Amino acid sequence: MNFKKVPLTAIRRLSIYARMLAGLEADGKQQVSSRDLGETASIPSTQVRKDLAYFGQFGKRGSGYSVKELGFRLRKILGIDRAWNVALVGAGNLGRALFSYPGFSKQGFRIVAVFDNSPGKVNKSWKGTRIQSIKELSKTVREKNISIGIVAVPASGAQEVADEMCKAGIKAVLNFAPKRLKVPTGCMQANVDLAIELENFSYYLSKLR
Amino acid sequence: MNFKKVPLTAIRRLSIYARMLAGLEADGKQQVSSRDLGETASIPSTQVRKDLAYFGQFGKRGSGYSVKELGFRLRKILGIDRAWNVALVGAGNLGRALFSYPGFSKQGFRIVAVFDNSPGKVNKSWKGTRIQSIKELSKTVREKNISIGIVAVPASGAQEVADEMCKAGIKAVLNFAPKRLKVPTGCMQANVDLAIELENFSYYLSKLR
DNA sequence: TAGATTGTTAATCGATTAACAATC
DNA sequence: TAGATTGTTAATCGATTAACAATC
Repeated sequence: MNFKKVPLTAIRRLSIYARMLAGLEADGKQQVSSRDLGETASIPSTQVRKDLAYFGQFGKRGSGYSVKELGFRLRKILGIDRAWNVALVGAGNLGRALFSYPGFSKQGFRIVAVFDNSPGKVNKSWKGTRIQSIKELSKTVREKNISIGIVAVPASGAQEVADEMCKAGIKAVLNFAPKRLKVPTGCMQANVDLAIELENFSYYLSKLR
Repeated sequence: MNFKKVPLTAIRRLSIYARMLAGLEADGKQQVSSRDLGETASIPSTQVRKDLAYFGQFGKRGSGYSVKELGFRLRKILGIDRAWNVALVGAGNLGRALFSYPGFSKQGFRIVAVFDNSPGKVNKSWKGTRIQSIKELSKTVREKNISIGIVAVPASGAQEVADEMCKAGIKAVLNFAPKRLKVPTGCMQANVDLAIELENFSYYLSKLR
């Protein structure tokens, strides 16, 4: 399959193109060239064409790409032509922020279940979504056809939560705890490690002087 | 300088090693090998040694690295041997979560100022930190010696905030808005784009069937 | 010493960029 | 047609991994 051969970085750029195309479509633009697409993100046109070439031929020589058509195809490739159900574990400050984050629902990622362990939080509701005990995770994942999990608990509990998720059949885990998780092969994980981002900065800032 | 030649990915791994060393030190471990260091994060020992080699020779052939010594040196290299002052712009849900995020202060990143534009928020206080109008950004950055900025506002206002930050002398911008920012050369930016992470997932999930 | 592990050079791998024929 | 822009092959670049002499 071509699956394994597409670099992850290319997929990330595809997301950028898709977002840009949505904007162009809203502006009523009909055609766009690989040069235009790359320009605002400082991506060479040749990189844009290469990224697209992993998935097919979408353009017309001489005139570029149809904004509408390419947007449609990219959304399809990225799987954002449909909705995905998401489970959020951790109803603290971060969980709350993620729950209300407008960027998720806009792309069809729906947080349909929220979990926490603290007795003070369980059975409270956020905008009509009841906070459930983690014990209910497995059942709910099946019932609500959830395929993505977000870990927004402290580092100490993160691995346990991830284990539960994978056992319940979740195939992709977005982790905010500052700790790399072990997940079974076939389960995908992405880590948003805020401390590492800031440490990158402090490295750079230290070098400045 | 060796500055330009060190890959960014190597710096990120350095953060991982530093974190691991802190754990080992807490456990009372004295020595550690490159193999041990890489193991839990699935990084080959040869990669670990290569990463360290960008900055010097820290080990003893035959016995490995002193946990204490290497930890100290890495913290120094990463610039986390001292505190950094941070400005947070955007006092919404996300801003609130970042403000309370324990991982920041633990590493010496101190959010010493919070800004927002909404009249309903300005002059309110979070744990003793007054929310200021963005108009005060420049002045406060100078007064409080702030070198890092966090953008936690919606996409529509993000560029404007980043401009203000860079003009005020901030040299590193962590951006949570789903939008790549333009910053002057010499200013560093990192983007935490949650939508792109999830779109990666949906790509992967779509391919699974 | 013998065993272990470093630091570094060389080989490999993969991704980015350049070049250009194809063609709208 | 002439100008523009694609899709793709080849060249370049940079990072990862393997190998191994140095040495504790």
